[in-house]
Amino acid sequence: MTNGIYIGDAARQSGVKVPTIRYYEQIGLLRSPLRSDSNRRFYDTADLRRLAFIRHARELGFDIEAIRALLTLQDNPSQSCATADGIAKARLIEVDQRIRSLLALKAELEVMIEECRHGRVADCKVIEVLADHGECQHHHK
Amino acid sequence: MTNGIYIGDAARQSGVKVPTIRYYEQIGLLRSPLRSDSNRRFYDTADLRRLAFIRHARELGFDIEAIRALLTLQDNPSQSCATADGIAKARLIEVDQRIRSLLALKAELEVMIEECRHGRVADCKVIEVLADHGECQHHHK
DNA sequence: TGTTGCTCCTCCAGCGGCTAGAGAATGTAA
DNA sequence: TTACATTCTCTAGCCGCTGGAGGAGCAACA
Repeated sequence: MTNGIYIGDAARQSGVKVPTIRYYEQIGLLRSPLRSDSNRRFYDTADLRRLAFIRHARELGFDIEAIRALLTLQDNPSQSCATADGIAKARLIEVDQRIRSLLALKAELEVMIEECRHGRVADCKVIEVLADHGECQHHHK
Repeated sequence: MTNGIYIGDAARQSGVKVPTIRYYEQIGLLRSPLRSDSNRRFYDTADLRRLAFIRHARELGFDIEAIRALLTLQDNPSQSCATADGIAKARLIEVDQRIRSLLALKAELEVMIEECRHGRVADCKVIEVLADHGECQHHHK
């Protein structure tokens, strides 16, 4: 068909699962596509690009509302770019934060594993480390 | 009271919110505590340690089932430590993975922000980067 | 011309891990 | 006493999907 592809192919080509595509349509992130005579959705290349955009942004950790904002900007390209910039900067701060705490966690897990010498649980540091830490440090986010 | 503290204090001391404590009890992660005459929950220091354990493990990204497994080990200390060790090792792999992809993401965000010179959206790299990437690379997890 | 097997449709329920609210009963302080 | 805080139970909602039921349609082959 030259009018487009079915949802299954759109899913395969975009890397977004079929129910997720329908979900995005439902919440208004994706326009309602054309339908075949038998009511099947048809997607074109513009839809595929939009899906790829969404998927990538989700992978980068943008939440749906941020993506909605970015897509709105994309649909109205004469606006200022400051909003998009702001969204990206907010994400950068979050990401930095998460990297830092994951690195701390990694160090902690390595200690746990290193000290656990396959003895009995009574001697196992994995559990000890987890139990102790909560009492000595309180670095709530 | 020498029999323990109320849920509010338990929440303040453990860093776990009141409804979350009740939720943990509901899903069987925490035993049902003693109650006062007027039906209020009383927590003792053992409960506080367990809560701190759970909070810390959650911060480290362990899911509830992993924590349940760790707590079961803790309650039966004569078992082998291999299970706890396995759980920690699995987490370490995950964490490493996430650090790597967050670092990649950070780099990408920095490029996006760097190249966005507060012009119009038409020239804005924030959106372009997001749109393009999905088409060239497909490093699905 | 079946009939097998795949995709698609809609609708609705459920997941994890909380979080928030209603409405009622206690507890504590001035 | 009056006010306010805290607790209780119960229920519903949050996000971002994910899966299943039950049915329609379509393509290919015998």
